[in-house]
Amino acid sequence: MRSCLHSAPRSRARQRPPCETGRMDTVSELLEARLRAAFAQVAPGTDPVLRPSERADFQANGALALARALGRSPREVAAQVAAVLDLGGLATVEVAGAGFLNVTLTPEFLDARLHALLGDARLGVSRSDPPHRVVIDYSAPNVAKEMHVGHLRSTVIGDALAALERLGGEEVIARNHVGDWGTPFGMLIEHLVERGEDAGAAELAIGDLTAFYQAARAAFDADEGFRERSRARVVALQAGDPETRRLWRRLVDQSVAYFTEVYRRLGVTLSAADIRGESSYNDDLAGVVAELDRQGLLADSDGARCVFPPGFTNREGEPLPLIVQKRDGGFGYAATDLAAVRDRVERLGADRLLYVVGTPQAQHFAMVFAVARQAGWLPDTVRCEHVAFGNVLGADHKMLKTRSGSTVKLIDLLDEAVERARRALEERGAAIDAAQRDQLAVQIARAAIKYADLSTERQRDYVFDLDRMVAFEGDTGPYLQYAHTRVRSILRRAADAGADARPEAFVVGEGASRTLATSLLGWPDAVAAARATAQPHRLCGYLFGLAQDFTAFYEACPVLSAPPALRAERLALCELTARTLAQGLAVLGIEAPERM
RNA sequence: GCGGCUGUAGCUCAGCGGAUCAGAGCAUCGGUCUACGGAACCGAGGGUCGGGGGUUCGAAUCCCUCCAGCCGCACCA
Repeated sequence: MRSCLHSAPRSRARQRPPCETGRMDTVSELLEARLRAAFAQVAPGTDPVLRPSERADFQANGALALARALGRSPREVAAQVAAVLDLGGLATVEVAGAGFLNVTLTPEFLDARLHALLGDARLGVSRSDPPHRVVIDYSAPNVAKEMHVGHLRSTVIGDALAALERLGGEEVIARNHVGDWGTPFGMLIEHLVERGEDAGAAELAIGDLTAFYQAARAAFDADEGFRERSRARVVALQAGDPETRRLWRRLVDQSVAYFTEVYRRLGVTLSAADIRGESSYNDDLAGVVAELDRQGLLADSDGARCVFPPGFTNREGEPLPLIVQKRDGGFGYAATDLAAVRDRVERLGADRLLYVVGTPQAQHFAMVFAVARQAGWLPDTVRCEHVAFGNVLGADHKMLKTRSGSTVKLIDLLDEAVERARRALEERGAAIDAAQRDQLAVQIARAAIKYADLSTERQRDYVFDLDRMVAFEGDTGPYLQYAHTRVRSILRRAADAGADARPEAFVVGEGASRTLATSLLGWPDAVAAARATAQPHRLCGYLFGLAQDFTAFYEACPVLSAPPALRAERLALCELTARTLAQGLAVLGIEAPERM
């Protein structure tokens, strides 16, 4: 992930590689602080409402709202703010329109900032100091069940958020809350025994999980004897019977091996070490219930032990329970989730918890969080968020299914994308050998699938369309990869020619160069926005815009044929573009190949 | 019934604390071009922002209401 950051060509020995600088405020942070101070002189506490602008680099709209509060004309207020505003040479300002402050960065500031970015491996993205400990719960497949499109979003979004937080200097702990416990395991273990242990395990190893699970289910539904044995197995499993536990462990291990393979193919950082299945909280469940009881939060309802957090009601308008212990004495998943909260806060010392789980579970998590707060397991100092996401839909706008109506295997989706990418590469007749082409096809396929998933606002459902995702044109992952290779191509040629890529000063003037330059300055702001809202699509939007700004620059500003001074400046802009694209794609979990 | 999410151009989607917000990509049509990688670029047409009401000088954005779709609502996770 990080290798591409350091591959910028350096034509002279005196040029140092970029190093990690300390704190660097983003451009909008710098401007906002100055504007806030000026607004405060008119009315303390006023939000400058700083936004990107099409008429300038930024605009501050704060005077409009303030004018109404003061009963004065917006232009007058804006003028007053402008009069006391000290931008310290960062930018110039002018009052425009109804009372907007149009902010234009000065050439001197652009020059200084671009030089700073060139020398900063982090491209201006600041590092949290001291770091927070962020626990991100994502992926969460089920043992002995296929990973399907439903797991795609959690896995891809979670992995991107993990990378994003790490980029921001946070200490990230990934937690894969695998479904490895519960009543279905009686049935699954019995089926494993019936199939013959080795044969059954082999079936799981090759990834035919659906067949295994469905066969177990069929036997359970059809055979009373099997049902009885399955129930007995559940009891034996929970009681810790060694042979039953051994069989269970075998199921789990086979599945984990399979998940690991899927993650590898997807190019996801999650590993077996991140797995904390539901079973890993078994020993804490009784304590969760006992503590809730001790605090007087527990109520008995139809034999189940529940907490009724305030503000939740069922369809009859009655208080809605969070069931922590079932009537039969078994623990519900709420108990597991509560135990996990305690583990993450008390043992791991988390400052922030993220749950990347589908939006249907919104109420469940709202209740779990509420109860955890009530019980004191989730102090106010710990942020806790359900990072919800919508469904993956088929072309018919219904939940994505295969033609036969079954769920779509994640691995089949990936295979299909790889095949399409390979065909596309063959059609282009790219001058690469078969092995390179296969590797590229995998990289392009990952880019296509991940970018399509990450580039829409995550709460929405999105329509899965491989043709559009794998396309090289438009707002797609492969397009961004392509844009990156074009920049890299220029940089390679420049390096071969020994061209200087360090301008004395940037004099970007107006037009495509300046647009690209200001776009490059905006990367840290894009990162900050994505982090604040846990919305990777903001990164996608930024990167696509940057790629477009680069192609406009590419058309308008010849690089290699420019006179040396100008060429150095343009090469530097190319270098920053390449590094920003590579860093951005890396956060999204997308590789940025050198050629394609 | 209660709650949540969603509704923006033919299609897929952005639009972040109200103005300088009617946008992008694809598709369609029309251009550019002996090319630092054409897998490109430029331009055009195309939308009463689901309907209605309210607040405001001003609403895709805030409030109310209605409609449509999806989802959740007691021992599966």
